[in-house]
Amino acid sequence: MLEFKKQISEALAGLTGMEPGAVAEHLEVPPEREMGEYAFPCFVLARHLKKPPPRIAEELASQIAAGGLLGEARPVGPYLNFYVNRAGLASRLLPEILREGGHHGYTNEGEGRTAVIDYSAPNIAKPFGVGHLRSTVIGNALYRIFEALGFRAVGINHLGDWGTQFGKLIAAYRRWGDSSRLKEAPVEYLYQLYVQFHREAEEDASLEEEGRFWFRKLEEGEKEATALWEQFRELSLQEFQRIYDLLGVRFDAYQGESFYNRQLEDVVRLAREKGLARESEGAVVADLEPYGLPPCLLQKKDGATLYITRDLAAAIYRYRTYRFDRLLYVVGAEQSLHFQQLFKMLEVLGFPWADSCIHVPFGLIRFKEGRMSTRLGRVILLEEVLERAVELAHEIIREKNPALEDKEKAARAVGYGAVIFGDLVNDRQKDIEFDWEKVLDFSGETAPYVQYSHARICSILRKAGLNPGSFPPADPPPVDPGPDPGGELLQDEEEGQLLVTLARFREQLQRSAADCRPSYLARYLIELARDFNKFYHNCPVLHAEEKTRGQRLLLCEGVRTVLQNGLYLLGVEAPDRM
RNA sequence: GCGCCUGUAGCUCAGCUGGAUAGAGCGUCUGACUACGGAUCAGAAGGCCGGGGGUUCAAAUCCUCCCGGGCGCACCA
Repeated sequence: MLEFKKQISEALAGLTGMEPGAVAEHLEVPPEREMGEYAFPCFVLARHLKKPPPRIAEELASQIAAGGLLGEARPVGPYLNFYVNRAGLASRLLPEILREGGHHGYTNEGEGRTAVIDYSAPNIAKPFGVGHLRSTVIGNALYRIFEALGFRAVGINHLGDWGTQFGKLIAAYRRWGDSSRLKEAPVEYLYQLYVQFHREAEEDASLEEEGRFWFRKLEEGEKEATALWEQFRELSLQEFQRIYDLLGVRFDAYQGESFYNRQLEDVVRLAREKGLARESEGAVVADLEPYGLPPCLLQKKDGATLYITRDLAAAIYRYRTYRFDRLLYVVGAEQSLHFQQLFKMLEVLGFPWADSCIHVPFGLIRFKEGRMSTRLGRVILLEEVLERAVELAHEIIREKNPALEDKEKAARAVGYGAVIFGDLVNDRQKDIEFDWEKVLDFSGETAPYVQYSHARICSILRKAGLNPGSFPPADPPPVDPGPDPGGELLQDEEEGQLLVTLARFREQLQRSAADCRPSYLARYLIELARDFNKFYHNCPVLHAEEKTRGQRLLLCEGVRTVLQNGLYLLGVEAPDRM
């Protein structure tokens, strides 16, 4: 499709004297499919040519010759609509998909540059709630998308494993701790202690002081405090790992906040040397007033350091280590101001790569009654959500496909898929109101819809004696495209539309990366699945006349491949049966 | 108070860099050939795109003000 766009641009550029790039920028997708694949609005030329746009469209249409992917150019009012040569597109695209298989849609535009992605970052000793799902799932999708576009992706889990709350936790554990309960259900137990601490601190103000005391000990490297902290961290990590394994999420590094402890002094010193930071009320503060930002506190008056100091150290460390081309922070929108300050600090400190740092914000998951709060015990555990989704999927499978062999496996793919996809399909900037009914709704624009389409294609291919998913690039195509492949595809509108949608995969992928919005890709997959279902209902495959049958099988395999690849990039599995 | 995000059909949301009669899903109603899995498909109903002003040949989209919702704004992360 990109090739088609290029051909249009060049043809029009030759006729109008515009730059091909400028033409391409004006090209748009018409609102109705009968209006072609691309349209050029002629208003842009009206003033220059001193002619009414409809006249221009007609004149241009008469001068454009079909050829290559360029089919018809038809003037409609002030627009010049372009129709792709579907036979040409099919003969080019389908063998290409077959050849590229699992890598179809991938490009090398990243040229090996590095994209560091900071995502998930759960807090040690706190339950992994649905709130952490967003960062995890968006980050994971971006990781895969950037990798697919030829970047070297580096995933970092910036664990929340440092800060005053660990002083509180140590204090609580020393008071009330029970090692056997800790071993049984570490995070749950630590979380209970944390909630208990806050409850009792309301009555007894000395607890807060005790918490600060133990955090100071921890920062000094005191033995008992450190040993407890290490234990908490290790046990929490094990639980998180289990969830990541379920979701198929990977990281290249687990460098939490504590990782930067020894680099903080340097950061504070650097800020002072640059004249950016100064002493104020006993604390070290950088004044960002000249940039319209609130002051940035680097060190508390008791000497303890702060979140932003660690983030500064982390950014500097990451640049030294990875020489990134871009550094993405997949972190909630509520921290936008924090990142504005962080990036401005980096800039003023003289790091030229400061503008390669990008905050990728997303909205909150909240209850109808208000936001989730770990401290108040208002959370929904991600594991519970996943379990219930899988259980529901299992039920549906038992009902609809009782003969299926490994139901558990398919149920996991569908259940996890529904949860992950449900998070990715809408614009990440928007808040999400948590609702069990919505999470457990598998109808409509959901992963199961896309997965079901995939499974049905697999079913068709199996019945044709073909083996879905096992067409490695080296293998010859299972169906010979013939001298005029796709010729028959012009017969039915549903085939043509499916083909055109199939061809748009790569540009949707690129758009997702450019905007860091996996939702574009998710929406595209819904559209492709929808087009497939229309095709499926109107165009018999197995019972078609021989030549048509071959071409339709080829089209099916193409759609199947793109559905699978697209789902993979979102972190969702594509089962063969469900 | 200031800043960022957000407001589209009863509900949940799309709408690509401004462009042709604003599109889906859910829900509601009506249909689908003893053909490839009906977790599907076709059709109907449903909209001053929060409101006013402005820019433009053209605004859901850009600017501005107002209203509603969310989130932030120095010793939490």
